[in-house]
Order: sequence, then structure tokens, then C-alpha cells
Amino acid sequence: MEGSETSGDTAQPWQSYHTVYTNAKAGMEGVDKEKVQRIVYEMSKGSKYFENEERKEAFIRQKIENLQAQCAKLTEADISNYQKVAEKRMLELEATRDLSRCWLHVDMDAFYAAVETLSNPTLKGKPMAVGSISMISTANYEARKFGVRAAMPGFIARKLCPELIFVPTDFKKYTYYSDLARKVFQRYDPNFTATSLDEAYLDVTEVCKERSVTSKEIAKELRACVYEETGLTCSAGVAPNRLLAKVCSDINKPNGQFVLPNDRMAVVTFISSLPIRKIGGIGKVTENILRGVLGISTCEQLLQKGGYICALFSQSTSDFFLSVGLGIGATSTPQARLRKSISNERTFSATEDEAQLFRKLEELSEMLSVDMQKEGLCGRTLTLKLKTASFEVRTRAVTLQKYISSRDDILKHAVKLLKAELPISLRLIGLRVSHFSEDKCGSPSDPTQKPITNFIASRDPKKSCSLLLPDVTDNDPVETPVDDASSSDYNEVSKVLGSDLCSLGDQSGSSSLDNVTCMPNLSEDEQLNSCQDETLLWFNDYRCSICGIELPPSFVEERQEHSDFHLAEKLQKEESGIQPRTATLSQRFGREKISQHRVNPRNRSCLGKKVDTCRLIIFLLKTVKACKLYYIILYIYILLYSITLQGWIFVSCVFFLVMKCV
DNA sequence: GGGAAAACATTAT
DNA sequence: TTCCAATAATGTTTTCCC
Repeated sequence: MEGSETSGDTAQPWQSYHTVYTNAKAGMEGVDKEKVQRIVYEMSKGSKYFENEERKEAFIRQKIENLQAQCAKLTEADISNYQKVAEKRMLELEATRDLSRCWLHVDMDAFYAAVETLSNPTLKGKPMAVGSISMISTANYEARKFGVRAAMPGFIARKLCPELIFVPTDFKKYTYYSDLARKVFQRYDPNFTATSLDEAYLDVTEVCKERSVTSKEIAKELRACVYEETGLTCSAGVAPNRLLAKVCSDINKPNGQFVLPNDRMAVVTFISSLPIRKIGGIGKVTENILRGVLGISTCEQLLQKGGYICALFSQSTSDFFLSVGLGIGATSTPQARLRKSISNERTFSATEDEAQLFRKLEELSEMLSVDMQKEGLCGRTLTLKLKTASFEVRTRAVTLQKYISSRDDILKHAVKLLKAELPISLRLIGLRVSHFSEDKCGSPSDPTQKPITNFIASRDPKKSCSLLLPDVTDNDPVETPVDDASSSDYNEVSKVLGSDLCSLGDQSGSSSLDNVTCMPNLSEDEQLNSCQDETLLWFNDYRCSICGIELPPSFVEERQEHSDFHLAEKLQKEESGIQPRTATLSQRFGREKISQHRVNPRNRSCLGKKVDTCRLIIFLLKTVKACKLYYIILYIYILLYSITLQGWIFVSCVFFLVMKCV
């Protein structure tokens, strides 16, 4: 960022292009920043990523302008009033200052890179980065001299340093060395807090007292022990609170330490000239906003502009800014925090192929379910994260009445969320589950399930209606028990996913709609009632649950056609429905709350048309599959005639049904 | 109007 | 020639629903 804000010069456009990795990091002091910035700009310019970054920057500029306007509206009286509020708050915060503790923040130096060098000493002295051509996790100090650093895409790093060696990440290795280091930390503070594999906070107050040594000596000894046990170097910062200790550990990196005495004057002097960006929690955006709106770049200025800060920001935000200005931070050992969410996401080459997208979703559901079951977690909020081909990030969430953790439950709800966004071209899909149950739920069975629903949810293909039925096991007063549309949705997806999705419920290899010979405990009428308007089942292995037609299992092709016929019929009902898609969504999702992406009303009709077209294509494809070739020829013939009519879809569907009946 | 949920943004490693 | 991650937490704003 340094000095670059002053230039609006179009001859040097790279000066206004900032990323997290154009900011200086330890070991990058001698780097030709201008050259790095120019190369990063040249490599990025014109890309979709770049365009999205520009959009985001424009958004931040707008935010700054809005805050400036808000500032301009403040009267003298307002300002004086807010100044009083700020002063009062500063006094209150000052009263909470605690200089009795000694906190030590320890940070392993270029951790992943150092571990890799340890296991492969030939890398020593060579510029090396851990990560891939798409993203770098850590760069060693040799690479940093070229401007290469963490969070930088590998292809840009290679341009900056053509001889850069890439090493893939190996978390097993890092976890092993991290555990070794943590054993050392434990000797100094049994309740230390690890914030990542390579960082930890230790309260060394007691150990200093017990051994009558200074915190400086403790830090030195700890670093020596870590080196002895792991062969890796680390840096340490010692200060009266965690916020300051973190800042201090960065000062003499690598393999160094910095101690800030437990003295108010020392703290205030230290913090006053510190750039706000050095503070954990103040990133690129906050820095830009504070500088753009209030001209703040050092912590001292946070206090000087306290009145404006209280006027513009929420209480929690202004409290944070004021305590930073005072050098006040947390001094108590944080409670062991319980995990609040679990997620996974994958980036891939952008695609709008729905089958591919659903396959990705299926893989993610599987992975997430495995992770959740490993940790015995069940959650009731599922969030789908999408990154479009143009790098726009969207999230769509649903909160259920029932806690879920199984792959099928996750997939079922994720599919609904994704379907509402189609058609879409994506480069990333992610799934997150939150709102965990307080009870561990390792057992796959749900004690709240009623016997019948339990039976239906069973994965045994011999007993189960399985995946093709909507999950009535939600046992949910909010969700509608069984919803025709949702079942049809799920069938559509089953078709799209093909055998992958169906394999769990269908190990016989027969058609997806043909795999069910179930509900032995119910009478046929009961079965018919419960399955009316639902997915097709073959009762007693020969009778269709929807129309009652009898077809023995050996009539494989005929049964497939029959299944497709009902499916097409269902689709036709959907297609000829007069409600717009936005209205049908609430029906589809029962009474679950689904927040829709806010669509610009101007684009809504356009989107609707696209969706309609897409659905028409699906319908046609299914029709083609369901018909013999001679039907198709006749179908196209009639279609060409009927296309001139307004209701041609309807006419086509009627024709199709007539042909099937014939 | 207020609380809950959803959507979005920011930050850190 | 083209290429920009994964995971988790938290805060703010917007939307929904009673």
C-alpha cells in the first residue's frame, strides 16, 4: 500500500491495483515493490478475477463516499456530542487495562516451507514455495526476496521468480512438527491457545514468577527448545496482552523476538506510531476505509478521531478501534471454543454443465458427511456457497427443523438450493453445516423417527424406497411431510446424477425408478395412498403405484418406458403450470425458508425466460429418451406446425401423451 | 417492531 | 496460452415472519 495511494496516474495503473500479497511481509524489506506490483498487475489485468477485484474496489469506494457524506452531515453539536461519548468510552476502556499478565505469541517461521526443507535439505538456500500453480500457502525467505509470498497465485510467483520450486502441501508432515512444537509450549503454559498449526498464545506470567525469570528469558528459552525439538526456528512477541503480543512477534522475524514491557507508558508509546494495518483484525478494506474517510493510518489517530469513529461505526466496532488506540487487548485465557461450523469447498474449471455441478455437489456432500460423522456433529443449517465464473460469491442457506449429518440429507437439501440457482456457470461449490446439536450424534439413526419413516430411510434396497423418495424422515412440523414437487425435483436430479446417486439405493443395477419393491408392512391400498402423486413404485414387483398397470419384472424396457412416461407426465404438469418460478419455489421447498437471491427486477423476466428455456430443454431430452425414433419424427413434424401457436408447449405435450397412449 | 435467519463481507492462517 | 485456495469465525445489513 505504501505511498501508492497518492497516484491516480494512468501511466502507472499498477500503482492502484492492490491485493493482499502486494502488502509487505516479513523478509520482503529489500523487495522492489514497484516492480512486483507492476508484474502482478500485468499478469492479472483483463482477467475475470481482475474484473471482480475492480468491482469490489468500486464497492469499497462507494462505501467510503457514503461514510464521507455521513460525516459531512454531522453538525458541530453532533461532533461535540460524539466526542464526549468517545472520551467516556475511552475512560471506561482505560479502567479495564490489565498490565499484570505476560503474554507470549509464538509464530513458526515460514512454517510449511521450513518443514519441507527439513525433510528435503536440497531445498535449502533455494527459492521455494509450498502450494500449487494456482495458490501458494507459504514461501521461504529466499523466495520472498523476489516478492513471492503466501496467498499469491503460483503462476504470478513463477513470473516473479522463474526458478521458484513448487512443493505440494503435506498436512500430515506439518501436523507432526506442529505437535512437537506444541509439546514445548505446554511446558510453559499448559492452557496455551493454538490458533493454527504454526501459531500459539501462551500466558507465561506464572512460569516467569515460579522460576523468577524475565519474560525475555522465557521467550529465548522457549525458542531454543522449539529449535532443539523440531529443528525449526520461530519468532516470539511478549506483551501485556494478546493483541500486542501478536504485533510484537512480527517485529524481529525470522528467528527473533521482541518484548514490550508491562508499563502503560511503554505500551502507549509503542502503539501510537504503529500503522493500523499491523493490528490483527484490520485488513485491507478496513485500512482503506479508515484512511479514506477519516485520514487514519496510525493507531494514535484512532483516538484523535474517536468522536467520528463513534459517530460512524457500531458500538462493538468503535470499541475495538478505541481499545486498539489505547493498546488494550484481551488478557484472560480464552475459553476453549467449540466449533461452530464445518465446511468444505472445491474450485474447478468453470462449468455450467448441470450434471457435472450435481456430481460435485454429491462429492462434497459425501466428504462433509464423513467429516461430520468423524466428529459426531449434526447441524440444522446448511449453506451452499457458489463462486460464479466471474468470481462473484453467493451463499444460499436453509435452516431445517431436524439436525442432519448424513450424506443423503445433506445432498437432498443442497440439491434444492443449487437447483434454485440454475442455470449458472460456476468455478467453486462449497457446503457448510452450522447450528450444531448440543448432543453428539454419531449414530446414523434418528431416535425421533417413526418406524415407517425409519423404514423408508433405510439404505437397504430390498426394504427401502430409498433416495428416490423425498425424505419424510425429517419428521418436521414445518416442512410439509411429502411434497410432490420436491420428489419430482429429486427424481430429476437422480436422473442427472445417474447411477452415482442411485447406487446407494439401487445395487441391482436396474432402472432408477424401477428399483423399489417395498412397503411390505402396508396394504396395497395404503401403499397406493401414500404414494399417490409420488414416485413410481412397483408393488409386489409388478404393479405400478401410480396407474395400477401390471408389468412383470422381466419387461425391463417396457417398465423403463413406463417410468419415463410418468416422469414426463409430471414434468408436463410442471411446465404447463401458470405460476412463475419464483412462486413455485416456496411450494417446492415446502414451508422451509429459502432465501432467494435478490434479482434485479429488470433481470427477473430475463432470468425467468432462461429458466423456462432450460426446463423446456430438459423436457425435450426426457421426451426423446422416452420415445422411439418414429415418435420423435412425428413429434418434430407436429412441433414445426405448432410452433406458430402461442400454446405450442401445451400442444406438443398433448401430442406426446396421445402418441404414448396409442 | 423485533427476533431469527439469510446474505454478504472481512479477516486470518 | 492460461492460471487467483480452503476453512472457520465474526460482524453488519437485509429480509422474512409473527
